Amino acid sequence: MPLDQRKKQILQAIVDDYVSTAEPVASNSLIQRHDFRVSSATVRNEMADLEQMGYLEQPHTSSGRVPSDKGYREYVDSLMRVDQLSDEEGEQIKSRLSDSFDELAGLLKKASSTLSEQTGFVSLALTPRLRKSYLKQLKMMMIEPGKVLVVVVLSAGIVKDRLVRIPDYLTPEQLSLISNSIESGLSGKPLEEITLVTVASAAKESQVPESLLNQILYEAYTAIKQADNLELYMDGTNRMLSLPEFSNISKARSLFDTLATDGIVSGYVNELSMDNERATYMIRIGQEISIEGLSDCSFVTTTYNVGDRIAGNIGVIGPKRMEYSKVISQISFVREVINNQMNRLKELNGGF
Amino acid sequence: MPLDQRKKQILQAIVDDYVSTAEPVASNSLIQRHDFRVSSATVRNEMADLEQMGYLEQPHTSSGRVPSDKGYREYVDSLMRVDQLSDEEGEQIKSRLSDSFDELAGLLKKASSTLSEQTGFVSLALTPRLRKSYLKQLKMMMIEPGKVLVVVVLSAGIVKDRLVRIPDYLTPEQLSLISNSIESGLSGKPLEEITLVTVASAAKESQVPESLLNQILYEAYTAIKQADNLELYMDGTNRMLSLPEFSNISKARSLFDTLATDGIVSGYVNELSMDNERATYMIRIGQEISIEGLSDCSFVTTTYNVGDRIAGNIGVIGPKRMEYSKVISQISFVREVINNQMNRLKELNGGF
DNA sequence: TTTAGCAGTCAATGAATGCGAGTGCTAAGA
DNA sequence: TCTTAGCACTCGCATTCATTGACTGCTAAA
Repeated sequence: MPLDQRKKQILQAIVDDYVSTAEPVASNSLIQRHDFRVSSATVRNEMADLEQMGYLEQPHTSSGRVPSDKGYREYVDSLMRVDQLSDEEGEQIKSRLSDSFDELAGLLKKASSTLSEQTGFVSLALTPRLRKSYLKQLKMMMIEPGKVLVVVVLSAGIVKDRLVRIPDYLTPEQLSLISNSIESGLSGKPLEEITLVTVASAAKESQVPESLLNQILYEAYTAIKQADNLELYMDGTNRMLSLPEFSNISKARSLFDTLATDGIVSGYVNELSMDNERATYMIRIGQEISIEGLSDCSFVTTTYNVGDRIAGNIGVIGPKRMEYSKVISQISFVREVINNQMNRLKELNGGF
Repeated sequence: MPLDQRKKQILQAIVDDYVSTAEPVASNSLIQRHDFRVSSATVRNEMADLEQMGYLEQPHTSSGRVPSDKGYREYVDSLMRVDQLSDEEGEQIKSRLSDSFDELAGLLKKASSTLSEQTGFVSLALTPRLRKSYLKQLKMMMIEPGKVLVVVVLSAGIVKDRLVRIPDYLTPEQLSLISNSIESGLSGKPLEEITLVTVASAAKESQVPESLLNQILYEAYTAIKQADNLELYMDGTNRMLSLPEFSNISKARSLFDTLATDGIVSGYVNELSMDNERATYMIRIGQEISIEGLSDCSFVTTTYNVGDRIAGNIGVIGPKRMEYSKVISQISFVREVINNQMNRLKELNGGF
């Protein structure tokens, strides 16, 4: 049974009120704040219906109602009004992100901290998935015998490096032979197609004796693969301690443990984004997030783009009780700024 | 007035008991747990004295006593028994730190996480102060026109790099001229003696026109200086949420905010260590740490060494109510392991 | 100097109470 | 059939109060 107009109105009003007060919403306060043309008794009846249908919950008899996950879902899907960011807020974000960043990492860190500051919640920024981007350069620079800096340059203008040890009888000449042949054999190949085998066959061209080669192949391969690691910048976790939702220490502890565990959040957001390639923003509410410790939270994430195939994510983790429309508009704004900066970086790098 | 023998015994017993129970210690429970040959009344008299002398505090009349900062200080300075780490615990630490680390950062991260796991408190590891170590190499590697990777190698075997932008009309040849002359002009110089001026005068030798030079000097200088940045690895902050001391959410928030603020903890520990060069370990208790948000905590830190002049710190931040002797022995043990690993790294790098 | 004994203090606990903010239900009115 | 006034009912919450018990400090005797 679909919700009729009035039920929708009431649900919307309840979510709005609950978001701003954090208190269960009563029928009386509802008709006072919003001018429904009906009495509180009517609203009560509707609320009872909504509860029965699963959109609302009642912490205890004789208390007001609170939206359920399903209620929030209905709200974000079809009830909420889209918020426009005020010029002032827009300017604030823009100016905080107006430095010209030379590096992706710097830009994303700043984007994340800005987002957290603006929303008051936990923010996150994920480096792009680079599987589709290709290897542009591979340099190996001998720091001293046995110690080599492997520098990987990707098409997206991303530079990563890694200090490794190799047998110390390898000469700089041999090293540069090897790295040159790997580079020329693999440059232009998407990262996802590069394997230990392809690296090995490219390296063979160098004519360096195989016994020496083997010692260094794996390091080269690892350095390339490592360039594809997702990195997560998270900010503002402490803010969650101020929310009534987490005034209970053990809830806070479990939230913090979850957020601090490597890979949980980044993995979730990454998957979410891969499963919803077409969506501009993704919202996941409470139990929809099947991660222990985050069941009282909501995710609002979006995708930024570098060129047309490479994409990363930014987003916010907050209490279910958040101003979704505002958060969405804040995130969208930050995304725009990032996209612009990315384009600038792209020009700078002469295309991806 | 110095403490007589019995007062010392009683103070020691009170600290021991309070550390293990987190409850104010009563005269009665004291004589039950320890076999003083006197009655509780006598102990009460002594406790009243100790309170008057500032070693104890009473949360309210008719409650037991709690050690004051001064009490803890007396305890750690002259009362506590030195604890020996059990073989098992020692082995555990050793095995967790037995991987051969190629990099300082990896070693320190692992040391920090081990320390936090063993103690149950917040751990920290600070990279070495490198002001006394000297520049060994400076390489500039052109990734593409306008984009350069500056690699700094220090005598301690530490490699840091930094991606910078330069004017894109600079040729690779000019670049290598510049970096070569900076390197040969400055290598062997302690970091603390390198300034923008010395970099500039070294670079002049390259014969590259000054208008080009200026564009890149600053980047080179910054890269060198940045190699000296203290980095802090902190672990286990969430554990603090389980302590009764921080069951109050706003105390937890203020602690977390302090710990998360860049530079506060690292700056404090660094200064502490510089001011106490001869000390093997340093303990700071409660108000002795003049940092807001840490006044309910204690620091226990020690210094590890790389060669004889270069040193960094590891340590623990926990509640004042901690088993100091145990924590000290845990930290000392970790320090030993680090020192050994450092020596291994030193061999590997052919001396510092 | 020590200690038994006792009076005094205070936090913590739990029962009793009233309050008030809510609801659900009913019956009358539109 | 929908709406609504009215009322009984529920329940959390704050307040009060008395009780308990874990302490102490003090006193006076050993």
